[in-house]
Amino acid sequence: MGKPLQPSPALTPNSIKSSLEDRDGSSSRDSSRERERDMRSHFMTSPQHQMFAAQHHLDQLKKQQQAAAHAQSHQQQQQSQTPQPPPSPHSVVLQHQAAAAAQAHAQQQVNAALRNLGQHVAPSVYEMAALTQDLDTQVITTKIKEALLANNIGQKIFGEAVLGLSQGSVSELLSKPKPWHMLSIKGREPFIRMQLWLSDSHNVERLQAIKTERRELSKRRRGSGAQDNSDDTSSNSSDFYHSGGNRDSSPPLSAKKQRVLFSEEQKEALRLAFTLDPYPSVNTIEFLASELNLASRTITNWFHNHRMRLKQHNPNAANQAEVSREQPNSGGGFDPIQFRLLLSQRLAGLNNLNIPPLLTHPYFPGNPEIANLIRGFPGAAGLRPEQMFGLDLSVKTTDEGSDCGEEGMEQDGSDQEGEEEVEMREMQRGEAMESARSSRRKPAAPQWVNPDWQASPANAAEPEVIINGVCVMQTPDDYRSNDNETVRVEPTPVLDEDDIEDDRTEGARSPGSERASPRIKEESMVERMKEDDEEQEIKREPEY
DNA sequence: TGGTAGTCAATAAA
DNA sequence: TTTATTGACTACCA
Repeated sequence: MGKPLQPSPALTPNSIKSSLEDRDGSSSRDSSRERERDMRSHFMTSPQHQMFAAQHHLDQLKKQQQAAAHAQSHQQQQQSQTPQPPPSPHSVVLQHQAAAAAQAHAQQQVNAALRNLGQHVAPSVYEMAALTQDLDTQVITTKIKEALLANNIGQKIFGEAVLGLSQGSVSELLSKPKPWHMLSIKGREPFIRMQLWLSDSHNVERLQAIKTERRELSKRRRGSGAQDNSDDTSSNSSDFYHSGGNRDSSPPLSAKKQRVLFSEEQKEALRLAFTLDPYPSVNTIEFLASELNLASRTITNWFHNHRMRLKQHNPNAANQAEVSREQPNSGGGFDPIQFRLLLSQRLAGLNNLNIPPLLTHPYFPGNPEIANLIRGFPGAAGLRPEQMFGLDLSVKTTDEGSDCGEEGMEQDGSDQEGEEEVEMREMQRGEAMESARSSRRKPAAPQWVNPDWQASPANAAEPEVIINGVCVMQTPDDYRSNDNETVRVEPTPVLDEDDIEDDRTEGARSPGSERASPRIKEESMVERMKEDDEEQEIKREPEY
């Protein structure tokens, strides 16, 4: 068009970077980029993509023309406004040099723009990710896994060479691919790269070559007595498909804080806290941090990660977290006292304390929801208030008794099913805000947090059995076989006179309806605990 | 400030 | 040795 073209505004930093790298004239880079471009073209053969690309190309051309015209007029305007100093012999030379430099720069711009135009015919991965309306991530990852397995290629080498990602990220992408519509453009890029790789007829050969190269390099290093890192991501030649793959800008390893290893008790506490409030306030985070002897930042990270991973596993459950966020009191919010009590039950369960079940907790005579919740934990009964407070959760168990505890909770015959399956079903019912792998125990809180969840049509279709006050999803066969052994126990709170009086004044309430948010006054509760402890007045319900 | 999304990398498990 | 898990982190957004 005879005018210097401005770089496309739609270009990503990566594509700009690739243009700059092209200018360096690196032959290996050029050849690999050509290969990638070929694959992109191949990928873009579908009518849908071609249509998008053509439209996009037209748009970009228009924008570039406008930008070029604007830049030229702006330059002329500046020249006319700038006062020109009288020329000197020296300045004339400088002017010539500047003119030559400007001309070279302009030529470079043209070249870059032409290259950019070429890239619009075969768009960047970013653009492809942005323009592709739908892609079956499950199918892609299945194909990738098959290809890697068949050719004995590891996730590590595939991730580094093809996707520009670490092994852990590749593992997550391949084993738990998110649906396309749930991915951001950035998140879609790896799948585009996978698709490109699949459409490359020499994909496996190239990776095998990289593998061989790495192996030889490793041997050489070992032979020379150098430390074998075996993690030679610095080998640029390995970075076949990933133009933006160098991570020079990443912070040094020392900058990353060493990860904390949570004890089972700490995990249990965090899970419990999450069921009570998936979006804890700053106060709650600080409370948990001091309670668990962890940094606030660590608590925050855990909640972030847990929300994200729960969402990844089961969007429905994550939606319920959102609901409880919008209605903080519907799920009971976070009450430190309640948390401590419930946690003591859970820990008792973890430690497999063989204490007879108490079906109505004496410390919560006026609170059927909490009493109901506590029933879920066999170790609840018999614990004195002093046993429930001051828990040292920072101490990790040495006998791995927690695992035994978790196993011990699994008495409902659900071993016959896959653990994962059972848990996914739990979460689908919306009764669990727990992570898919974290707990085999039925999370108790959602039973009363939001009774509507149980009443949903999807849930109503599923048979359920009450064990220790905890709803346990079972198959119809399980249900039949256990029917005779299981007694459904309805919550029957023990009311003292005050409570009865309160109930009279407030009117009758159905459990778990308006009273879905029990807020317990600490002082009165402790007093009540003492009284009840002294009186040892335990009202027992039918045992089973 | 605090949320999400994506990722790294240490560690555990297979 | 490879793969899965998960705490920590960055980037970006409202």
